[in-house]
Amino acid sequence: MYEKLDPLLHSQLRLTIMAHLVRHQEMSFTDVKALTKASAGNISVQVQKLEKEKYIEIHKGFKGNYQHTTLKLTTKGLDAFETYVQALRSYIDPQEDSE
Amino acid sequence: MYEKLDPLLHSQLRLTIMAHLVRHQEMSFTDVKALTKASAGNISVQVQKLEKEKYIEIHKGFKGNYQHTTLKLTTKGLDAFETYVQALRSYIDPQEDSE
DNA sequence: AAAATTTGGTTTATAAAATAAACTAGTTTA
DNA sequence: TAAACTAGTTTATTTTATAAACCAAATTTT
Repeated sequence: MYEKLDPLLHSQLRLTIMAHLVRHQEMSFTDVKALTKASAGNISVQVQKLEKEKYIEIHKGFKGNYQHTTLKLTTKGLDAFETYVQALRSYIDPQEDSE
Repeated sequence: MYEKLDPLLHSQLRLTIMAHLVRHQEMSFTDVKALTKASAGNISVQVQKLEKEKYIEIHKGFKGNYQHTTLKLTTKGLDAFETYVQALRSYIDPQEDSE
């Protein structure tokens, strides 16, 4: 009961990024900005945290002449997300309180 | 999509307290300590935050000779919890991505 | 073609939050 | 009666989130 919540995922902005990646495989830095309305600085910091733990990969490339950064979910990231979701259910799903 | 998460509930310790109150109506400060293993100081601060927003009521009384503090969920707290759960589902429930 | 603006970010500073250490107040036990 | 324990609160510290300031290159304006 009340399983521990991965602190890396238990954050509004990082969770939004991860949830979106789980559904869409991939998204750009610019997509995150448009989706979340967060500041670029904040996004930069948060995706670096996700990358440091290898929850995502950050690919820096170009789209036309402009730089274009793409985020991709890793297997580890997907696993962590699923574990997090299961943990969350221990808080929010109605239970029969067996114990 | 990706509804805002109430910051007062999006915290491991406060969420544990609230989830437990939703299921059990009432719990003591001591119960929270036993359940969460958090420090008394941390618990004290967090329940005061919940009380300030009227998500819970804090009743100070005695159990025998010892002081005994009891926490009770308010209607506002229950509403907030349910709203939070709905918001969370926008992140974690599989979607058909209509849009 | 130089200056201003825009795109696409990072780094650094600040604000807010979580957490624990130190403290208060009373009780029980030795 | 002094040490240890119950039950917390207040204050200080650490961590985290966020934004402001900055950097670099591309584009537009004059």
